[in-house]
Amino acid sequence: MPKRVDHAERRARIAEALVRVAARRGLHAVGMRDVAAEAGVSLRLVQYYFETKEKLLLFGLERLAQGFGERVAARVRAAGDSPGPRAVVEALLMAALPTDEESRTFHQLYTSYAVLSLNDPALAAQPFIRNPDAAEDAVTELLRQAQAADLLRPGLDARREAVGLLALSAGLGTSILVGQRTPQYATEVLHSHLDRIFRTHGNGTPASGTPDPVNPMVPGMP
Amino acid sequence: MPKRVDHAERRARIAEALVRVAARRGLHAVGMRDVAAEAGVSLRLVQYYFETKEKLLLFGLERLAQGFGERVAARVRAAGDSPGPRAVVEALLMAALPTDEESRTFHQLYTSYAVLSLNDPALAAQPFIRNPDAAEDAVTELLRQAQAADLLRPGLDARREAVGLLALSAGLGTSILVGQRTPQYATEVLHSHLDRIFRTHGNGTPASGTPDPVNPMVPGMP
DNA sequence: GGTTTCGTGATACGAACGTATCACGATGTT
DNA sequence: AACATCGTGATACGTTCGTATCACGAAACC
Repeated sequence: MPKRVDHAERRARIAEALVRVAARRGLHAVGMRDVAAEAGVSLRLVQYYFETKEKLLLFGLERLAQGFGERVAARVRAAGDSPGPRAVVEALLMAALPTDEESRTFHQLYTSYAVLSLNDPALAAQPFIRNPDAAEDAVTELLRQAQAADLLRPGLDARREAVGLLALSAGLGTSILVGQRTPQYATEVLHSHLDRIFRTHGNGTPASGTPDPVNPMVPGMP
Repeated sequence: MPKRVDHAERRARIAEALVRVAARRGLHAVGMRDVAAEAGVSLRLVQYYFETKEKLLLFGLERLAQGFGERVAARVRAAGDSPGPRAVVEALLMAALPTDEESRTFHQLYTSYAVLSLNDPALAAQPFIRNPDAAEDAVTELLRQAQAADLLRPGLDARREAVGLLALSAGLGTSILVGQRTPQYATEVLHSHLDRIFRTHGNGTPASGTPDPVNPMVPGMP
């Protein structure tokens, strides 16, 4: 029965189970046994492929971040063959909003990890830091390109605008997550902010004041 | 020894201990025994005044939110006798940034509670929802007043701008918390956004491009 | 073909947690 | 003065958790 087995694939399978159960019951509530059951393997196996719980969690975080990066890249790619800077920035920021179940899970778990990292040196040392900085640099660079092409309102500080955009996107993402905002309304807010940064070519966002019905996607929230 | 004792005062004392130990080790890591030790009482007493851990946590959350509300109110009051809408909005948003140890603790724990509430119906039912909505309404109303006094750039949707401001502030707060941003830089970003909403009377925020050295306030973060 | 290594299950262990129980002294009431 | 109630300590209970141990069958290697 015990053939030679692909370790990387096993680890991936188990990490996926971790993410699923964490999304369902909260990261704080997942135990080794839960992950094992979700993955359909024995507790021993989880111990075997990840010696300790901490290593499992770190691997899960890596996977999560990697999946997110891929999703962002796909969205940017879908923005067209040679999209303008605004289209790319927009795709990037929109990909950061928890609009579907997958990105919802990402947001929830990423926030959980971030909170844990505040009191856990091992997590704080993780590339939690690098990724946001990379996003900031990318958006800054895009805004600089837009500036060079005279696509921006004059007098803007590219880096400051990039930081603002990312913070806005993160804040909107959180508010969607907790059911305070609908993805649609958050998108409107984001677009209207972009309209204030980029020169308008007459195609401003429709000013329709869509009301903000409570998010129907979040289960327990009125 | 056992005189008649003020229950409310005891509960407050214990809740403060909860907040302290939660800030130090993370909300997920606090146990009844930790709270008891921090408060300098026996485990039994914590059980006595709060029958269950859940009730203790809920009470701690209430206290936290209340303290935050008071701090915001104090900041707004400190904005002057009859401040303009912008000053009030600014005080409100600035109070929401984790600039000192106390507001840092608030942000950290509030975020922890928010994450927990995603998978815990008892927490989700808590006034987590009311408070942000109240803030949104307040800022919206202030912006409307500003509009009426012709203090805003024309063509803005007050509610949409309010939502954007609050999301921006929340996002900046989180980035300060994780050590990605300094309070100073976050403040700059916030001001520069306000400058784009309010009519400028010539006293725009100084355009000094202060660099963004890594946050020295966060211990474990480079 | 014998031996070593790998993959896997069953089970045990010690710690920590939330909660419950028992006892008892002090206080307030009548 | 007798009694009921309140505040408090010590300690126990049952669960759950992460981790460790033991055993064993199948493959890989020489």
